[in-house]
Amino acid sequence: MSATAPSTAASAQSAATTISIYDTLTKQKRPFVPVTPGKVGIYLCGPTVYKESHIGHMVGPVIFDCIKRYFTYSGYEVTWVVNITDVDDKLIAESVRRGLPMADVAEEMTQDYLHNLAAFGVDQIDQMPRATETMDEIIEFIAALIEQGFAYESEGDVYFETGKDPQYGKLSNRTTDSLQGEGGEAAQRKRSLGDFALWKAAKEGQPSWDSPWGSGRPGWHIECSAMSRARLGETFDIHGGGLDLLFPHHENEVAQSECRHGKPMANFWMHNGLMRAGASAGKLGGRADREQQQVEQATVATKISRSGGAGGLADLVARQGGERLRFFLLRTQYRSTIVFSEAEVEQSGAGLETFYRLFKRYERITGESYYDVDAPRFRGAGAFDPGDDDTLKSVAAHRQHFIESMDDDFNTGAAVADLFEIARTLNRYADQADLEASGKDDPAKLAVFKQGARTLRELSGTLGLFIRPIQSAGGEDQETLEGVIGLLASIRQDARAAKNFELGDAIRDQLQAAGVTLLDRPDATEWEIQPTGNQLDALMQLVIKIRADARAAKDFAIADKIRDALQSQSITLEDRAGGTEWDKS
RNA sequence: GGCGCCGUGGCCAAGUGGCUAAGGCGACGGAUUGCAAAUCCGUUAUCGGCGGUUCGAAUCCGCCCGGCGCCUCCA
Repeated sequence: MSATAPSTAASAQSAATTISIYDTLTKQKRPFVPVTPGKVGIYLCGPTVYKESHIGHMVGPVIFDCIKRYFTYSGYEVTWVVNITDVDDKLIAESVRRGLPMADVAEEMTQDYLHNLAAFGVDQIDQMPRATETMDEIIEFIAALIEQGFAYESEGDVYFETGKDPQYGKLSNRTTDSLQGEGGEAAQRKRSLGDFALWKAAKEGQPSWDSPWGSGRPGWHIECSAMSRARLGETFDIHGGGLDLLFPHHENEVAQSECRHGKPMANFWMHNGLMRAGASAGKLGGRADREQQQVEQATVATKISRSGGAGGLADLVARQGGERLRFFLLRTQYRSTIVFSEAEVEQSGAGLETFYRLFKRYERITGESYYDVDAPRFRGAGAFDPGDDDTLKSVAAHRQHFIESMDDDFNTGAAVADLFEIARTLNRYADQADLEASGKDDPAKLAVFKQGARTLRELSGTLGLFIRPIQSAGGEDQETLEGVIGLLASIRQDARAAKNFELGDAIRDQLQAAGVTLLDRPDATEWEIQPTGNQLDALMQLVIKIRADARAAKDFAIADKIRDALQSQSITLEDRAGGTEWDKS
C-alpha cells in the first residue's frame, strides 16, 4: 500500500488526455484536447429566471458539476461559467402578471435556482453572469456583426441574417431552406423567416437599455455569445446545455460567434438528455407536459402537486433530500432521457443506504468519521499497490474501472456500479476480518480497510457524492424523537437482558411499524429512521402502553425509568380517565 | 412533412463486434442472529420483431412494431 503521495500536476497530467467526450457537432466521441494545456473552459446555458425551477433544470448543472470535479481530479484547472438569463419575453410577461418589476421577479427566481443548486450539491460553478450585467458586451457584439455584414437593423430591431452564414444549421443538421417557421410577429421586419433577433426594440413600458439602434433589449441567444467570448475566449473547450437548446439556441449562438470570430466557438458541444414526467407526458415542463397539466387542472386538480415533479422543487428536496435526487440523476448516463417519478427516486435512494451504513460501520471500526477521511484529490495520487491482498486487488480493479467509465464520456451510470462493488468488498472484508471485534486491533487489517475507504471517498468525491453528512430533515423535533427512540431501545435492551423477548420483540416490531428500524450491534443498538407522519406520537403511544403494562405488573423500575427519561426530554404525561396524554413543553 | 433519439431480467440501468450480458431496487434460498435488522454467499435476462453482413452481433445494415424529442418559449 502506498502512502498518499503529494499530487503533482505532472502525475495527474499524464492520465488527463484519456478523457473522451461525445461532441454533438461532429456527432462522435473523441479524445479531449484542451485549447490551453492544463486548462478547461466550460460554458453551460443556465435558466431563464421567470418561474421556479423544476428538477429538469438540475440535470445539466449536476452532470457538469461532476464533469468539473472529474477534470479537476484529472489535473486540469477548470473555469465553469453558467449564465442567468434575467431579461426575456417570458420574464416580462411574468412581471406584468405579478405586477412586479422584472428585476424583482428575476432576483426572486435566481435565488430559488441558487438554493436548488446548493441542495443538489452543485457548488463548482465559478462564474454566474447575468444578461443585464453584460449589456455592454452584448451591444458591442451586435455592432460588430452588423459591421461585418452578418446582421441588419430593421425598425429598431436587429436581426442575424442566417443566409449570410454558409454553415448555418450545422449543429442541428438543418438547412436554411428548411426553416419554414412563420417567423413570428416580427416576420415582416425580417429579410428571411429564418433570421433571428439580436436586439428587440422596446415596447412601451418594457425594460430597456440604450443602444445604437434605439432603446431595447437583447434577443435570447446573443448573451451567451457575448458572455462566453468575454469570459472564456473566442474558442473555448466545452459548451453545454440541455438537448432542447440545440435548436434554435445553440445553432444561433454558434452562428453569431463563428461569423464574428472566423473560428470555432467550442471544441466540444455537450448536450444532456431531457427529463420526462411520465411515459407519455413528453419532456418535463415541455409542451406535452404543460398540456397534460392543463387537463389535470381541469379534472383532478389535487393531483398536480404530486404528479410529475414539475415545479415545487423545494418540496421535492424537502421530501427526498438533495443527495438522493443527485444520485437519481447520476445513475443514468447524461445523454439519456430520464423518466422522473418520485417512486423511482425512492427506489434508487434505497441503494444509498448501503453507503450510509458502511460509513457508520467505518466509524465503529476506526473510531473516526468517514467524512473526515482525507482521500486523494487527484487521480495520480490515488493509485496504490494492492500487493497480493484480494481485498485491495478488488478495490484497485474497481477504481480502475471507475476511471475508465468516467474517462469514457463521463459515464456516471457505469461508475456508480464500481462504488457499490467497492462498498461490498469493504463489507465483506469487515465481515471476514472480524473488524468489529477481534480484527479491530490488528493494524495491518485496519490499514487494508482504511485504504479501501480512502479509495471509495476519492472516487465518490468526483461525483460530488458523500461529501458531507446528510442533514437529518427533522429539525428540532428530531432531537425529541431520537430521545424517545433511545428510551425504547434501552427498555428493550433491559428486557432482552432479562430474557423477556416478548417485550423486546414487541418494541422492535412497533418501532418498525412507525418507521424506525433497530439494528443490534455487539455492544449497542443503533437505529435508522424513515420519516413518516405523526412518528413522535406513534412512539409516545407505545411508551405510554409499556408504562401502563409495567405499572399493572407492578414493575415500577420500568415505569420510573420512563418517567425520568421523558422528563429529560421535557415531556410530561397526564393520566386521565380515558387514558394517558402526553405533552411537550 | 423535415431532422433526430430510444426499446437490455419484475422495475431502473451499464454494455455499441468476440472473456461467464456490470450495478441498483425487488423477490427467493442459504450463512449469521434468541428472533430480527444490517452484512455476506447464491438464484433470478440471450438483449422489441423479422431479415441481412460476419468465423462471430445486444452491439453493424435494412424493414417492421412500439415509445419519445426538436422544427415556437424551454435545462
